Amino acid sequence: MKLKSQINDVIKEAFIKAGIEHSPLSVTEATKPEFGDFQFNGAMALSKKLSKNPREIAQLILDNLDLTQMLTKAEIAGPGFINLWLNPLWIAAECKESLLDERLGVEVCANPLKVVVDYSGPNMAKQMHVGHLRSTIIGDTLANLLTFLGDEVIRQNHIGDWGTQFGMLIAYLEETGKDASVSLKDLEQFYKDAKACFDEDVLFSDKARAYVVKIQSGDKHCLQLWEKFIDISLGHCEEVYEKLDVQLTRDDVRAESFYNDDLPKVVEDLHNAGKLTQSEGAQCVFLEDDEIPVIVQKGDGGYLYATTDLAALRYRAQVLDAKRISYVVDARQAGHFKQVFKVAKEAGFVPEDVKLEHIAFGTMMDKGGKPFKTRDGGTVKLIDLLDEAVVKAKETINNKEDYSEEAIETLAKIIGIGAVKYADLSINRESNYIFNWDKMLSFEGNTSLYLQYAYARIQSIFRKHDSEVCGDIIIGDDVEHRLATMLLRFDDVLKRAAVDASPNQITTYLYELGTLFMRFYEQNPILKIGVDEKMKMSRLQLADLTAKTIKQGLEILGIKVVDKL
RNA sequence: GCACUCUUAGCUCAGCUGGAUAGAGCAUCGGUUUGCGGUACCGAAGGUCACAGGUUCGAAUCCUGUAGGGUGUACCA
Repeated sequence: MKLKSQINDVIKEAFIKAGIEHSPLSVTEATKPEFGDFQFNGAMALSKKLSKNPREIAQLILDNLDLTQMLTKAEIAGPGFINLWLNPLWIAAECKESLLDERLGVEVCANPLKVVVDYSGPNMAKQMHVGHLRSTIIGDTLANLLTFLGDEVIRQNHIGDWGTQFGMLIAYLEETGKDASVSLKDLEQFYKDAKACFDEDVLFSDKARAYVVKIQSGDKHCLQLWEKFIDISLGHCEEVYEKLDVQLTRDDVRAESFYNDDLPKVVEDLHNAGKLTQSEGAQCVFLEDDEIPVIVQKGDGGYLYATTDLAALRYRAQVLDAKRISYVVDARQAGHFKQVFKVAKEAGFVPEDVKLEHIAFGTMMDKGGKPFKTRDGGTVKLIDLLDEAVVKAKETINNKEDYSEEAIETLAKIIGIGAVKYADLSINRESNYIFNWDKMLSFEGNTSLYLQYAYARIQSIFRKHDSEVCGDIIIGDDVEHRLATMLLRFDDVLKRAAVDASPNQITTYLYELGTLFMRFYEQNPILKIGVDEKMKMSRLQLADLTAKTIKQGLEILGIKVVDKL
């Protein structure tokens, strides 16, 4: 059920009949209800090419337009717009079909791709903080979305498990002589203590540096400690993923260290490809129009994150055989990715036909528009933020006496975590966004709670009406017409959101659907006495399809619904 | 300095490949009598789309410049 492309096909047919040898522009949703359901603006664009008056062209298209099936009416307006009305009978039949379909009429994409989605990527030396939130949930949404649309998605969690700070941590672990699992209970504190030692105690800092060398040279004892450390730290991350209801698992982890053995090879291959230049002691790749080189090997022989990223790119393109590789990473890394992608392609690490993209996102700000910090200026731990969300969500639950303690906890998790995720996903990912508890936990406006409420309201209808629902869907009035058309747009919206990697296109759609349903529900009674049986059945089905669409949409965003709020 | 990016209603944000009178939500004001979940719905008011040029039949959207904010800028990731 690709609504737009089906309408485009009808237009295309008219073009052929009319003998216009250009391919038509895509139709767009009408900007206003008076202008129909969709509009075709291509007549104006053709005016020059055909050297004809746009209205004449529009008339020519209109004369050849099939108005017997999907479309029922078309009008020329203004300078040459063609406004299109969908046939209510056709809409009704399509909705019925969607309702009977498990995928709600969303077709699996025609050319599925193997896609790597790289997201979350926490550093193992510290606990996850709010800075990891956006990557984690935007990435997860993208992965869910592409999976739903039929792509073969490979999630990759490129965790930071290598580098000088680990020498420090392991030295401290050894120094304190504590059991690792106990010492690491509060990773943040552990890191701070180790850092303090490192900064103050010369003996300790020397020891830490010695440990770095030891780990890198494969010292068994040190490696064991390191592994233990990573294991526990990763356990912390998994706790967060669990709370966040994100799909990442250990199988998705490809740590930085995974590429260690390949790093010398990367440098060697760049050298063989004639890309390497030594500059100020470092091995660099100079890109033509970029003054700053990509450094792949330091003067002391060490490798850098660009080297690891190149190794990872090659692995993903050649071993995993991905055709689209998406990095969900902070916008501040834009320059880095632009360069690394270019090097990877020029050096032949990644074939030309592989799409490399940096899914950039903006920074999370506090109410005052400043980067999100604790009162004393520290970073906010992600786990604390999520716990706070659950606490705040409890306050929104009415009639608590109706629920058990456990039920309230479950409900609060669904509401609170959903609110945090939805607030983030509903803004254009590239802009910075202001984090606001009150706004995100409100029932009003474009929030998860509004949609969850709409869903619960519909479920309540079906609790009251638990007998069979059958018969046709009938489009009885303008609101039903608009609601049904909106339901049929689901496929288009998801496909578009997948191409642009923009979750907010989904939230915008769901919110519009939600408000449209609320309006429909206000003015068109369903279970009230006196409603014609056929209309009742039809409206029940529209409500059902709305609920299912909201549920599916939120599921892609990683947000749950409940039958009762 | 250079590069990238942003500036839309009092506030928070939409605005897809340029298309009709720029849309929501919050806040403000005013409505909805027997309510299928009113944590809802309807309506009003509120914008020289930062500014100045340009391209176009048509620009919030594309190009150039100006102002203001943000970010990045060679051996951290």
